[in-house]
Amino acid sequence: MRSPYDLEISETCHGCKFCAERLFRNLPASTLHAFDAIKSLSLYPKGATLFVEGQQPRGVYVLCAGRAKLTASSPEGKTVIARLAEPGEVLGLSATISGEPYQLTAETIEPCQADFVRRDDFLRYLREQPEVCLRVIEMLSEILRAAHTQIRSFGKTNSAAERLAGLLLCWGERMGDRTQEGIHLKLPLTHQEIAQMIGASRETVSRLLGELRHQRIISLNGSGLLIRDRDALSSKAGH
Amino acid sequence: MRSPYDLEISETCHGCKFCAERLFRNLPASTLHAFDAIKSLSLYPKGATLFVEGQQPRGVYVLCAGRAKLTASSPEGKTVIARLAEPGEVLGLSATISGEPYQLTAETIEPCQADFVRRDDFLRYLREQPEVCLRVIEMLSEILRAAHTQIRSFGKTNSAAERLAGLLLCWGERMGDRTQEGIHLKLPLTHQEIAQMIGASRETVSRLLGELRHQRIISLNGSGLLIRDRDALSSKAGH
DNA sequence: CCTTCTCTGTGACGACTGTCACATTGCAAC
DNA sequence: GTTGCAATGTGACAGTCGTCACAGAGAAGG
Repeated sequence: MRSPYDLEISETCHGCKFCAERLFRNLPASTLHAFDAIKSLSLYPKGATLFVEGQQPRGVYVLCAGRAKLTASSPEGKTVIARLAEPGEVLGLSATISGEPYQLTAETIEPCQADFVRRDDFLRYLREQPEVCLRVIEMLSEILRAAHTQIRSFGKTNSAAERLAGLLLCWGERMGDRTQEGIHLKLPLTHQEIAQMIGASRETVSRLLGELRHQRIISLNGSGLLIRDRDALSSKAGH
Repeated sequence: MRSPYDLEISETCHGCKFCAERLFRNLPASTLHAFDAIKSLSLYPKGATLFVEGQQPRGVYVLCAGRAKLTASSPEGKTVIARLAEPGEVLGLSATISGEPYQLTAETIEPCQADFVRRDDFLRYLREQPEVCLRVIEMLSEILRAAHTQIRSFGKTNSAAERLAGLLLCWGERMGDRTQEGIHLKLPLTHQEIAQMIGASRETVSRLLGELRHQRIISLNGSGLLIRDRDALSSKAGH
C-alpha cells in the first residue's frame, strides 16, 4: 500500500488548488504571500490528531490534502462525529476566534497535509486582510449550514435508517463516481464511525447496511459501496 | 396582559444595548450611523414569522428586543428547534451570506423588535466595514459552538432525560434568577416545543418533568420553573 | 503461513420512548 | 360566568434500537 507520507507536496498555498478556491478565492497575490509568512506546513499520517477537545486553542489548521474527522466525546466515552473535513477547510476556526477551548477533536482519516497558523498570527492576519474575513464568514456559514442539516436529521422521530440513507446520499453527492451501474464510492469510515455520525450503534449500522444490500439498493465489497438505486435510497431518507 | 406591542422603542441601535454589546462592540459611531442608514426597524407580536425555511434570503434581522425560535421542518411535518435567539443576535446570517435559501424558520416567541437589513445592503456594509466582519465572525463562531453542543447532546446513546436535564441547566444559566430556594425561571416554550428542542415527543417531556418534580429536583407552577437541586439535575445530564 | 488485531455479521433480549387515546387544566375572549 | 381552544397529565402498547455475546473475515507484520 501507499506509504502514509505518499503525497504530493506543494510548498506554498499558491499551488494548493483547494485553498486557492476557498480561503483565497479571487484574492491578490499579496494576501497569499502574507499567509505564507505565518503558516507552517506539516504532513500527518492517517490517524494523526491535530487538536483535542478541551485544549486551549493554539491556532488553525488549513487542510490542504487528505480528510479529517471532527469528533466530540462525552466523559463516559461516547463519541459523536460532527463532520468530515475536506481539503480546503479551516479546522479549529471557532475556537481560535473565540479563544474558548477547542470544542472538537480533529483526527486525520487519511494521510494529510495541513498548514498551521498560530492564533495571534491568524487574528492579526484577519484584521489586516478584510477580504479574508469575508471568505472566513462564508466558510463559517457553510459549516453552520452543515451543522443545521445534521441537527435537523437528528430531530428524532427520524429513524436510524433514515439518517443512514441520508448520509449515504450525501456521500454519493460529495465523493461518488457516477457510472451506468450507479454511484460508486469508497466508505471513508468504519461502521463504528458511521454509527457515531448518525447517532446509532455499530450493530445497527451493520444490520441496516445488510438490509439495504438485500433489497438490492446498494452493493458492498469491503469498503467499496455502490448505490444501485438512488431513488429508493432517497425515499428511505424521507426526501 | 401586556399588549403584543407593549415594548420600549428605541429608534436607533445607538440606544439598543444588546446590539451595542455584540454587533457593534468597540466600534466607532460612524459605523453605527452607516448601519442606521440601511436598517429598518419593525415590531412583531408574539408568534410572528420573520422568515421561512426555503425562501430566498431577503436579508438579516437584528433582534433588538424579545426572543425568537429557529426551527427546521421535514416534509412530513416533523419540526426541530435549532435554537432560541436572544436580543443582539443576527438572524438569517448564513443564508444572507451564502445566498442559499433560508435553512431555518424564525418565529417570535415574545413580542419582538428587530432591525431588517436587505441582503445587498448588508453585504456592501460588510465589505465597507471590516471591523463589523470580525464581529460577524465572532457571532458565527458562537452560533456554531452552540450548534456543536446540540449535535453532541444528540449523539444518541444520550437519553431524552439527559437532554432535558441539559436543556434546563442551560436555561438556568442563561435566564434564571438565583435565590436561596434555587434557580427560578420562566419556561419560554411549551412542552411540545421543548420536545422539538431535545428530539423527543411531547408526552415524554411531560412525563420527564413530572418525574423530576416527584424527585423534588424541580417545582413547577404554570410556566414557572424552580430548579431546587441543581447538582442532581447536573448529574442526570451526565456532566 | 501463522498470529494478532480490528472490523464486520448476526442472534437474543430488554429498555426507552413514540404513538394513540382520553381526561384534565388553564387561559383568553366574549 | 361560560365557552372554546390550547396545553398538559397519564395509561396502554408496540417498535426501534442499544447492549451483550460470539463467530467469521480481512489486513498487517512477522
